[in-house]
Amino acid sequence: MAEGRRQQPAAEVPASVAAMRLVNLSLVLRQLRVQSPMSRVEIADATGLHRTTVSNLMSELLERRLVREAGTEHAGAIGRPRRGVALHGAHIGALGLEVNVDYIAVHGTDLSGRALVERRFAFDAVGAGPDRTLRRLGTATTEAIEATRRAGAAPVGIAVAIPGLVDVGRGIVRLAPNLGWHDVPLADHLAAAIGSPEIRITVDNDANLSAFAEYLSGVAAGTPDLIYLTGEVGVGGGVVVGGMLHRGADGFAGEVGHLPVDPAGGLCGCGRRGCWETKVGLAELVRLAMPSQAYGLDGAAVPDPEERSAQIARGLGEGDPRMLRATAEVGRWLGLGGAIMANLFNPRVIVVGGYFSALAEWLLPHAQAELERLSVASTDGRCRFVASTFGFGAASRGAAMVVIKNLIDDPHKITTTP
Amino acid sequence: MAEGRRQQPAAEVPASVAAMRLVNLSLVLRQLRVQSPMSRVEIADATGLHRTTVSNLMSELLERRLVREAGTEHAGAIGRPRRGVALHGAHIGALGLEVNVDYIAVHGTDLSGRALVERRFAFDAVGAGPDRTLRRLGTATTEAIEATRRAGAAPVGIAVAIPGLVDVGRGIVRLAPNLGWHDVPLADHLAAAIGSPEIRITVDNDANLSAFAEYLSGVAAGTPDLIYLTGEVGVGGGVVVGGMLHRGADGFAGEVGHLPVDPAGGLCGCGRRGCWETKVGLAELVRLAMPSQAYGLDGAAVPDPEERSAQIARGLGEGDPRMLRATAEVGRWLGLGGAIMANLFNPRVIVVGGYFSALAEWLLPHAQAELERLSVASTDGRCRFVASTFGFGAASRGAAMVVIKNLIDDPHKITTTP
DNA sequence: CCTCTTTAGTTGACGGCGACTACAAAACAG
DNA sequence: CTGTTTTGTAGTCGCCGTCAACTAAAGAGG
Repeated sequence: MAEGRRQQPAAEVPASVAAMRLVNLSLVLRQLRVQSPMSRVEIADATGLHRTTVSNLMSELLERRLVREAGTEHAGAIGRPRRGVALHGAHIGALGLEVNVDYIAVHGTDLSGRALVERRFAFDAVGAGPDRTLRRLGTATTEAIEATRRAGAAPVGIAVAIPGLVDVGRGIVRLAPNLGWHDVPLADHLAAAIGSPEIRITVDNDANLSAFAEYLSGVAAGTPDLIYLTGEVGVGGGVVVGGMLHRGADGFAGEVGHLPVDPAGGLCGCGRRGCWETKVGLAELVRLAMPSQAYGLDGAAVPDPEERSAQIARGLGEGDPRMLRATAEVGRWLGLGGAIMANLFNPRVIVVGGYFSALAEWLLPHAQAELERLSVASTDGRCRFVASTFGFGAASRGAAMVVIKNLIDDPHKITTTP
Repeated sequence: MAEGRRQQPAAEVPASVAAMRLVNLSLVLRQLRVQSPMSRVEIADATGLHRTTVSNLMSELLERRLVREAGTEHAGAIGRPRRGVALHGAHIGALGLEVNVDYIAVHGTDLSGRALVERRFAFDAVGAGPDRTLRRLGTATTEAIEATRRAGAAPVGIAVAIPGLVDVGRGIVRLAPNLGWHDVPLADHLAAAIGSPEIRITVDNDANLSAFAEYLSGVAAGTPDLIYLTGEVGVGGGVVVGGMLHRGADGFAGEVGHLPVDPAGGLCGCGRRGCWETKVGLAELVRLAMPSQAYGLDGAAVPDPEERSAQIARGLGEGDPRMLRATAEVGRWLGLGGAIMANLFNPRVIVVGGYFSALAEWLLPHAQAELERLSVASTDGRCRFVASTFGFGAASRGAAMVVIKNLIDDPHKITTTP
């Protein structure tokens, strides 16, 4: 009678026998990403495929080493014991990079998500400028590729997280105010630097990639409708809708930093008034929480977000009343912005990262209260604020995950059979 | 190298041979909805299917009367002339209903979108209450079913548009403040009233359905990322993302009426402060545009939106300065709300309906200017405000279209072969 | 008028895929 | 040791899209 909301997405691509095979291979791999190890019968039950089909697919996946036998695990029940299989792909590498204001982060994994490389370089991207930053990124990437290869995995994809507007299709950073970048063809530069044309390079917004990381394996794992908010130097947002990243018509969706939330508010660095960033940015919290001499009189940007938020957390732990008032104020504005997003997107959770998660204990209660007061649907608290457990640097992790996700969604791309 | 943004949606459903057939049938039907008539070869080129496959599929579609031969059209070129086929399905009916504050609208079509029934009853839904309204809706639906059958089409689906929060999965109206409804199981009631269990009943938000109508055949036809805003008694929003309706985790997405846009603003009927509705609702425009005695001192709701906006349009046409100031003010707030949505969703267009479209000439220039001032991405005016051409009553039309869309997306559901 | 060329659409053989049935494998219960 | 139960695998079948060959229907050119 009534229609369910989970509509089969109408493909714009013709279905062929080969595509059918790919869809089912992908289905099995995705199931194994959710749960490993599983037996063939369990996979058949979970996916709706026939037992024989799973067996058939599995033999191909085993041969291509995307999956490995994971021992006979006897469930104590009667009957033949089930032989588990698990996601493997130890010979396939994925690299996630993040360029941010004062660091470059690298996260490399194999297909199963096992970490192979993990690094973080302090780097003043603003002072260095785009060219030197790109060169540094190039050497960092080359080193990471080498390290991944030494670990036995051939990198097949790289994703780069950037705090700004990205033309994902062309791999161009359109505008990254905090980096001072404008129309930087990052994908092309990086491709030239590493000189391995078989490695696919993706560029995306850092909050988008973090959002996807939360969806795939964070605190909100499996929640198909979620929003991720990052509080670093700027405030960014990533939106996952129905299990897919929502990028919008130009890939600029989720630009929460300059949402106009207070027409009577103060001036923002962008020239507008009452941007959300002026209410919930770390600079504003510091301004509210600390005596003016404590944060430097030179008017420079907030130095290191991670250190700064740790400093504030210490003060809050000691019960500093000024800091408590400040976090309450910022928390309320966080909730107001969250309410706008909840009314528009109706997500199940809003995951906060960066400094928001570092101070979650003090910010989120106020934010949650304000969210519930101002959102239409949350009569029974359907949408919750949750702190990310990935902390700073979720973006590079998310970037690597997105590479793997792209491979698993289209196993045809996995051509490396060394 | 760089990834395109159009990612193949990873199906959660196994692909079988039968499903493959359905996907391709649907693909052909959707192509014919975009353009009719077309020859088989043209369809093959447009869809990427092989000529022989199209031929094969077409013979099934012709046999099931979902498609008809549309004459030999000779393009003047050399070679055998192409035989056009067009979407048909004249024996398949779809009904779209809309229940609003002061009317019930009915729109019935066949599969090709040809209008078979079109009616609009004045009806005071608020005064009548849910029970009497449901009875009236039941008789109106039964009459529409009869009329559709007389026109030679068997109705296979009904969609009902409601100005409020709808549990689409269960067909329950959770909350419709302007109707005074709360937890009304509309689908069940309607199913009982019409007594035809083979007719599928869907209930959805009016703005959602209008948004889809705009996507399928309105001013923004084919634009996969758009937002629809309706200015009736309340202000509603519908969001189309990547060609799919975005409903959110609970189906409550796009609730724009009570977006908090001005913390220092006036009291809203919902008890909160500075809701967007208090800035761009018709009531606010009337308050700003007309001397107080002109709109009744009894404090009752604005009588008929359509008539009221026509009245204001006359005054604006005569150059009434007070009205011009009022529309400029409301237009700016419309633009501010649009900027919030543009920053979050990054749509290509924002289609405005209801009274917004009736006064578009005066509202939209101010709204567009404010949108561009406040949105991050629109450095070169990527997102535009556009007035709907469907006017009041787009929702019932959109409802019928959604029924057809569901059939075309899953031709398996079309079982009527009388 | 006839033949050649060009394009549209159909027919029949072919290969690939998932589904189904039957069967082998590997455990436990008694 | 035998029956039972569950797991996993061959073999067969039916369906689908693809491909090559073919027919259909027009104009071009002599």
